[in-house]
Amino acid sequence: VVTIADVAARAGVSIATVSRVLSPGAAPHPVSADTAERVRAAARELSFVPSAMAQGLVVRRSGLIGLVVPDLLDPYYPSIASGVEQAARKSQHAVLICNTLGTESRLRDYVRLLRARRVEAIVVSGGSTLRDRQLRLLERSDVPVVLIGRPVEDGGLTYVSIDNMAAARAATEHLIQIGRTRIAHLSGATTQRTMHDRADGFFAAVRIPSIEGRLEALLLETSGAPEHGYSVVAEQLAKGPRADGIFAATDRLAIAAMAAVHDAGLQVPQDVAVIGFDDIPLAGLLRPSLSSVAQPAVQLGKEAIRLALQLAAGQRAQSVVLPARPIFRASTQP
Amino acid sequence: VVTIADVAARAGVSIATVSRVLSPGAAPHPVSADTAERVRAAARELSFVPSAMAQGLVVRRSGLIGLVVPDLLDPYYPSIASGVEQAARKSQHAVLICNTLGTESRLRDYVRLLRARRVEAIVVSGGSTLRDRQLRLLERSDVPVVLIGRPVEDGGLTYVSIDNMAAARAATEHLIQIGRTRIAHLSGATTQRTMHDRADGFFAAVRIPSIEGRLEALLLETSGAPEHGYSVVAEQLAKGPRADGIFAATDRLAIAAMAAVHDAGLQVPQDVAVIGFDDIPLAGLLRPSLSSVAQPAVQLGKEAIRLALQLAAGQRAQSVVLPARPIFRASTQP
DNA sequence: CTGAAAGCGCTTACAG
DNA sequence: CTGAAAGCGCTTACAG
Repeated sequence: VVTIADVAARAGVSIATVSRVLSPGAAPHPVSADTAERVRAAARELSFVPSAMAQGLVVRRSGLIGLVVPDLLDPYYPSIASGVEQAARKSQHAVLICNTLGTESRLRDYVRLLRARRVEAIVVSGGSTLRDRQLRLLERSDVPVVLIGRPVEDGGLTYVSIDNMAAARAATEHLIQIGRTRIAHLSGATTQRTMHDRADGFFAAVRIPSIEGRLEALLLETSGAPEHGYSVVAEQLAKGPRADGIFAATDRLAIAAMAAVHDAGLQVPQDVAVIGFDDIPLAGLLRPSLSSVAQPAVQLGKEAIRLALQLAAGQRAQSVVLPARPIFRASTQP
Repeated sequence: VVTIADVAARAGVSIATVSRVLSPGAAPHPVSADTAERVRAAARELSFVPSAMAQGLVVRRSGLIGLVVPDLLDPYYPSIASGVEQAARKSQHAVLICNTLGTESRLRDYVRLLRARRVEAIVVSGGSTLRDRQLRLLERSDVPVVLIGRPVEDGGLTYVSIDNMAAARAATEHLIQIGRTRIAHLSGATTQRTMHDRADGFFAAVRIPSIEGRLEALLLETSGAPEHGYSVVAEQLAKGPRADGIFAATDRLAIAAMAAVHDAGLQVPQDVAVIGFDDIPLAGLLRPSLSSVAQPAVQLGKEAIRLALQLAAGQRAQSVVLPARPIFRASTQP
């Protein structure tokens, strides 16, 4: 491939001058207008692009950010990834994608890879799924880490998260408002703080004194897998007294719940109203269309990158909690 | 951060020896057992990981692969990305993710970025959505390119694809087999070869002589956007004679079609059977569960990486066409 | 405004 | 088996 020396030769200048024209860092060095033009012409003719590896080596910044996700196939993570990618691109960073499938060994391998690449920061989506050992793995990496989603024990790690409890509470209150009196929360694994917080929000909503006694609340805990959600809901509906409203901790669980309701010969929302969480892109297309809590995925990504770059610059960074907004659709129509 | 010199000092050897122990390339250099052990111990104690940038610079291989996708929010692409990531990891490559949102300017920026990073190859998912200018942009990049999905004019570019025509034909034949006689194809933008091939497969199926005359076929063309699919289907159902079977070119369109059927007061599959394409992870969870053509996403990713590395090694690579398998669920139950 | 030179952190002939 | 040295492709004080 073509190097800076080729461009320099063609333009009849030194490589230093080429560098100054083509990569004027923070404090640009003066170069005469026509020299600059000659250099640019030569670069264009040779279709030269400076090597990011060589640049990174000398300026000691890789321009790279690692993005760790537990599972690309879960429709929630691509939304986050999309936000992170957008924000990273704006700050001139490239994103290395790391799919851990939730396993510690892959996380370990990827942390090593990201360290080797000298990434400026690691953004970990699905932060709340991390267990202690995994968090320590990240902390020990000596690379700035920003979590998206707050873990149970954040141990000082910076995170960006939504207010899961408030959002879950709002979703549940909506079920109450439309007159549901036997409300179930179909939770994910409550070992994850995200799921735990959503469950907390659920309980906060159902414990409003003014309605106490007229309301029954039940917790249906699952692993988070839709198949599990399906069977748990099917069982609840079979043995009665039936729930008439379900707040599911994720849209995948909500869709599983709708399937179980359907298969029990019941209807959403007439017999059982359902509201989910995440507002995946397909939510509005389902029938009945699925009410859900929308996460500001792009905003989360932006904030994560902002904090990551602060940390990378050696500054302190303050964790951020963003609001989430419930969207009401047909699945909770009164 | 810690460098090879730190490790060398600690182990009491030269940096050459450290390199030989820690990064034994293809032809490992002999090192005495206890020297090697001392080096490894020092590296462990200092938690040293060699800089991929420095290594890449001297060996002239970045170990990087660029993955270009048009839209992470479309549930089809994360499946592909997942396959590519898996395969890349196995071959010791890291993946840079590039979300173009279908725009040429972002594609251009990303091609430049990937060239600067000296990626060994670029894998372009959604290859069939590319227009001529975009293809030439990729060709001119001078970096090996493998497309996932075949463009209209492949101009010699290597691609991996499924046999869209055969798969579409099988899906359509299934509708015929279950007794549907007014069958519509809800297509995406047929300027994309993928969509064009699926439409061809549809027509091939409905033109079987033995059933000709007893079968009506209609093409409902859309932009590929679910909203558009919804309105096109709604219109078809409203003005009659109604289709009783729909083969949608993507699952998103199929879901939109199911919504339109539902909103017209009709039922899937009794009034209108629906089969989609892609078999997104949620297909089986819908009610009715959605029949669909499953793509071997992981396999596609693997093949793409295999071909990409062949090209990167200066060898020729043969484009690959893999079979796709229809999965029949409740939405086409007889 | 321009260039020569040092140096970023590694690998790998070359010599011993 | 080990090390000194050149060199990968850049940036940036330093000198002019």
